[in-house]
Amino acid sequence: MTPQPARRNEQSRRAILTAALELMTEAGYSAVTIEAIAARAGVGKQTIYRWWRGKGAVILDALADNAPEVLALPDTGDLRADLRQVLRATVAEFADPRLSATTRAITIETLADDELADQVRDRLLRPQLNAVRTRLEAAREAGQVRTDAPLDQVVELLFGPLYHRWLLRNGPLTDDYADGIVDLTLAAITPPCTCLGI
Amino acid sequence: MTPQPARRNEQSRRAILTAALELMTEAGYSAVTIEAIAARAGVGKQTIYRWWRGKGAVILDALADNAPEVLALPDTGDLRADLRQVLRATVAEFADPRLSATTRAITIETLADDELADQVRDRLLRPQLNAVRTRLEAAREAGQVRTDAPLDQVVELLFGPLYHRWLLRNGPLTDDYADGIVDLTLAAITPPCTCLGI
DNA sequence: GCGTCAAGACGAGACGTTGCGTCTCGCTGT
DNA sequence: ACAGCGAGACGCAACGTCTCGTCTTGACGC
Repeated sequence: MTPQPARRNEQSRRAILTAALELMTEAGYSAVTIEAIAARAGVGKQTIYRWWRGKGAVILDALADNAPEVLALPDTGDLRADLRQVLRATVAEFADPRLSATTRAITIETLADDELADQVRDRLLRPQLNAVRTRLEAAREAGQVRTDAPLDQVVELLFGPLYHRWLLRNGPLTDDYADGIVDLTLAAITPPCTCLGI
Repeated sequence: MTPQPARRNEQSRRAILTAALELMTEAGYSAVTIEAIAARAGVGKQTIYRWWRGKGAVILDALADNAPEVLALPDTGDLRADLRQVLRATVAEFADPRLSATTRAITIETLADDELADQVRDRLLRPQLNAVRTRLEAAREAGQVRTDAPLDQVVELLFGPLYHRWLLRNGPLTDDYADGIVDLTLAAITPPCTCLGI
């Protein structure tokens, strides 16, 4: 009844994930169908349905499998520079049609499937957000960030506007914009002027 | 060839938009299909395809048609209180399964259709964002906001994190969270301490 | 004014296409 | 032998196009 992972064909698994990624970048999200994946991977449809819940789960695995994963941000000591680099990289990802297509695809699946959304959050997004959070904690240790700043919210203050603008096309998504968001965020979390200690 | 709007049947138009909204709130986004809309509205499918490009366009018109539209925020003089009210209202909208379903539906369509995304932005989102921007301008006049703050970015600093958390389910979406975002944003845009003038 | 008439929008639904998810084949590898 | 495998048939649902026959409407002639 339930499949036994021990007998799973690794070649088929990899062929499926590769086919899904290729279809997404070559022909766009609408071309990513179970039947197309199966055909390109040279695989029966049942083999896909045996191991995944549906298209969204395949896409998620395909992305998670090929994610190199930077687990830690660079820490040059200059918080502003480090954050700019991260946000500019995110902007570049949204600007690149190829990378943007994958983000778009997984976002669509996320909106339509709660269970999948949880996995996307835990496996793809949390690691990235946590890396930024860790960098912010280091900055707080260094006295560059006010101690009462809610760092989880600060992280979302950085990424939220980027996602918002990408989603809504509410203006150009440029390096300047990323820098502006970093500047605003830093203004929100730098220790208050003591009016005495200068 | 191209339909003549003068001869358009207003009753059918309204029946279609009403049916689309009802299906969305009663049975969820997956139940909103052209065929279902046509059946409930007592209308031929061709009548829909004659006037709309597809499901997304119908949903957009349905939402825009029934949008009450608050064109201006309250201005109590207390910027923090006014912003909190707006963001809390947005949080409530995301929390309500009924309202959230419509937002979710139009967002999915937006992700898959660039042309539609532009219309959603102009007809549904820009008015709301501009209302907040106008309130911020008034606050700037009153000296409550630093004059060099890029207000468009500030607006996205407010809404971006909310959309981000809703989209990614990256934590609870509560009034407290909305208040926290307002506090952070205000910290970013309040005039700098002059270290002299207190 | 008023009849009439053609253009075109309308409700209804048939049609071919596509993708879904399930199923049933032998075949293969362990 | 037993599962997983490739292949693909199957029924289902929705798509988008099309073709009916009916009804509405605006333009023209009287």
